[in-house]
Amino acid sequence: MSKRKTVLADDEQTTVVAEREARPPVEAIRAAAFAQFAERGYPVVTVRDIMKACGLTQGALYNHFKSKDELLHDIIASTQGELERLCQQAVAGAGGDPRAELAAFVRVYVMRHCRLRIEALVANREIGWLDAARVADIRRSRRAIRDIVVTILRHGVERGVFDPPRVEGKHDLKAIAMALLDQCTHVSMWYGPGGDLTEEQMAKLYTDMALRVVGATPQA
Amino acid sequence: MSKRKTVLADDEQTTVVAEREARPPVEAIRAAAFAQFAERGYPVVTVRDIMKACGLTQGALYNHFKSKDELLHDIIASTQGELERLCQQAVAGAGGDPRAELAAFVRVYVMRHCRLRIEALVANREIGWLDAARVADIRRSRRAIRDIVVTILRHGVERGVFDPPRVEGKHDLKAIAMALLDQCTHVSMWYGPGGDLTEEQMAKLYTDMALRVVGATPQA
DNA sequence: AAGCCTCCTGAACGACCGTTCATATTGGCC
DNA sequence: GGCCAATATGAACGGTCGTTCAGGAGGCTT
Repeated sequence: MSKRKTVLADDEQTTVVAEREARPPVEAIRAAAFAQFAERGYPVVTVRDIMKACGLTQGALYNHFKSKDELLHDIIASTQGELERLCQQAVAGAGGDPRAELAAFVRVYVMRHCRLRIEALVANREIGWLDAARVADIRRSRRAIRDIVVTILRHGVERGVFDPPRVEGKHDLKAIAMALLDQCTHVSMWYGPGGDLTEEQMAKLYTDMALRVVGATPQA
Repeated sequence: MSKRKTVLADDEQTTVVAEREARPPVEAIRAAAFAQFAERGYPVVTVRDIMKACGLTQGALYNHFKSKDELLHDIIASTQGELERLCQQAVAGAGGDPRAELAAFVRVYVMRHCRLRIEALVANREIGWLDAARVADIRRSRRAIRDIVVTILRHGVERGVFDPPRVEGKHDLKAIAMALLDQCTHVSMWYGPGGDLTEEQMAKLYTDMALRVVGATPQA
């Protein structure tokens, strides 16, 4: 079995430096593991790979983590938790107008997925390797974020400032929320140094598109 | 290392039957491999797993495929090729109006990603395990599909029937095409038996959203 | 019946896996 | 200096991996 496969496009490898860091080893391990998972995917990255990348040997991992599994969960959970917090905060600071709330949400969400695109990519792609208990934790957080969007949409419809597309005369706000989130999440799959737009411009573009999708009336 | 992890949600396992099929062994192997890759992911599915699932032993694989790698490529390439063909055909049959073309494209694309969601999911998720030459082949096909969308958008703008959002006064049709495709592609990640909408309704909803995003004027 | 071709078996190969553990090394504190 | 706790080492363990290959089974042609 060849080991040299890559999961990112050729021009976007993260750099794996084999240097001994000044920071505490736990963080060096986290960082090295993250970089390797991003490049090659959890199941084919070995404990030996990770530890070599931060200048240690296999055994030392188990002074800091119970298992390779816990290490992955540690990485994903911190990314996901931070994302959920940012989203709540963005909506809370928007002053109650659904149009402003949606705009703030999309802006924060897209900017984060551009800036920390590798983190987002790992969190989305490697989640399946976690054991059942840990994966449930992450999925709860994702549902929470989706429900933030659904709530914004419902308020907007109730107040008459949104008019999203209907199927059979009725709204399916959950499906629309998923569509918006899918769109925004997956900028992390292709946004990068090669592109033409800055993070700000991406956020603006995606906000415009989202407001169009939900049929927002111009803001007062 | 535990092997029992799953990559799909709990209620959507594909069934792995351990029966000897009447069809030729090549196809039985393809089908078994596909089912296992979908459930558990390429790197953790072993050649022994695949062959046991169709009532054979490990060694027999190599009478039909050069390697496990070739087997995966075989599966992904056929899905991807078919998708590209369907997209071209849908656009060609739309009569030249960009609004009809976009609607036909989204409709076909979404319906296929709902109906053959597992196939799409495997093609999207496992592509990274292919070696460089094979992955390039698949990526070419994806770019071709993206370019179909870009072309539709450009025609629509030129004829004045589309008015997509601008950044700094200019269109970035590639980014918009990617956003639309991401949205449509990833219905395969969550659409399923649990949902409220039929494939037809999903296609309609996504078509509406796409036309809104590009700012389509009502059709004559 | 004999030869041949196709396909399958299952042992074997060499490599690598996650994890453990006895042993060594380190750096702070008395 | 001596001591202790924290941390690193690297051999070793029991497995599993993809792949190879000598041999066998079954059917077709001659």
